[in-house]
Amino acid sequence: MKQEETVGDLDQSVGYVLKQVQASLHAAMDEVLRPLGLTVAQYACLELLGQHPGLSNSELARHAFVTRQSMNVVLRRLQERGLLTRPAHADHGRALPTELTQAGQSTLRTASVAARAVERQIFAPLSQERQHRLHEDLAACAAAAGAPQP
Amino acid sequence: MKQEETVGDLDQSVGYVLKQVQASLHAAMDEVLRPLGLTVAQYACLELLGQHPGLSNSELARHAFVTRQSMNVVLRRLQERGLLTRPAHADHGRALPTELTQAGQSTLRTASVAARAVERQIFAPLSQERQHRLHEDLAACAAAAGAPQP
DNA sequence: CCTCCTATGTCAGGGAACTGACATAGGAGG
DNA sequence: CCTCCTATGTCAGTTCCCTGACATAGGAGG
Repeated sequence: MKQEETVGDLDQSVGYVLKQVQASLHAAMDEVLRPLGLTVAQYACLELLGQHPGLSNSELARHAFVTRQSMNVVLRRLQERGLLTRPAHADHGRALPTELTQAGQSTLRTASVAARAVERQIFAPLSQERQHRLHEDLAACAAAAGAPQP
Repeated sequence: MKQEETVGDLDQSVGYVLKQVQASLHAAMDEVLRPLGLTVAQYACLELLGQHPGLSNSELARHAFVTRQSMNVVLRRLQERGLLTRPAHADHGRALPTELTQAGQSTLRTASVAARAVERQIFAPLSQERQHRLHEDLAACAAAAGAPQP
């Protein structure tokens, strides 16, 4: 079973190594979040709410790159656990502004520490300067892919 | 509904923008592959077999970042469609070496052209030099994440 | 005022991935 | 030779996410 079999042509694809790093990151995040009783999607939801309180279900879904139906079940589970609150009905429109409870903020703090440690470790092979460049390059691609219509 | 709300702190996370680009790439790939009757996972399987004929189910699963159970159903569907062949039982060991049929190679060529066009477009905002740097940096992270045990 | 049009929340169903478990083939070590 | 140990293929069950559909709230335009 050769492991060092002169890395195939697929490793020459930027998209392939991108997927590879993303898979590693997701697996490592899942490993540290599972003991806390959180999935990666649930953590993403908490982190978004911690930094942008009052986001609605649909807005959270867009920022987490899932459908609003999927985010809906995430929100309901977190609400059952008392980590966040949603008004029963909106005052203006249909959007229900969501906010973290005290327990939610506490859980978020613990999870955020673990998650950021994982991220730091994944990108450790790169110097601070290279990490910054990587961030810039990825952000440029994301911005272009997000609005190619105009 | 402010869209330009001074981009939150999460956009400062490398892992977040990484996920963002990966989601965009996956969505764009799915869009061009679906008319060909292929999912992204099925295309990845064909591409791997095109570049490394004779890979087994487990080896394909590792290179595609899924479990062997998931890859198993992918292989079975592709085999039903006559795009690849697997011996009924292995001569040596239990690994079943898989290979593409003529139809499989033909389908792969069409899909590969579309997929590489998508990838080229996603990373178009970056110069050739920056794309090369991006590839190097991601590969370094992937290599470090793949073997952190020693 | 009335009519589209979009956005949002929600329900129902299906697909794709994962975890857990089992049996088997080959090699390593005593 | 016999005993672990690992790797592989496969079956069963569960969980997560997606697509499709519906009802509703607010705004745009005639």
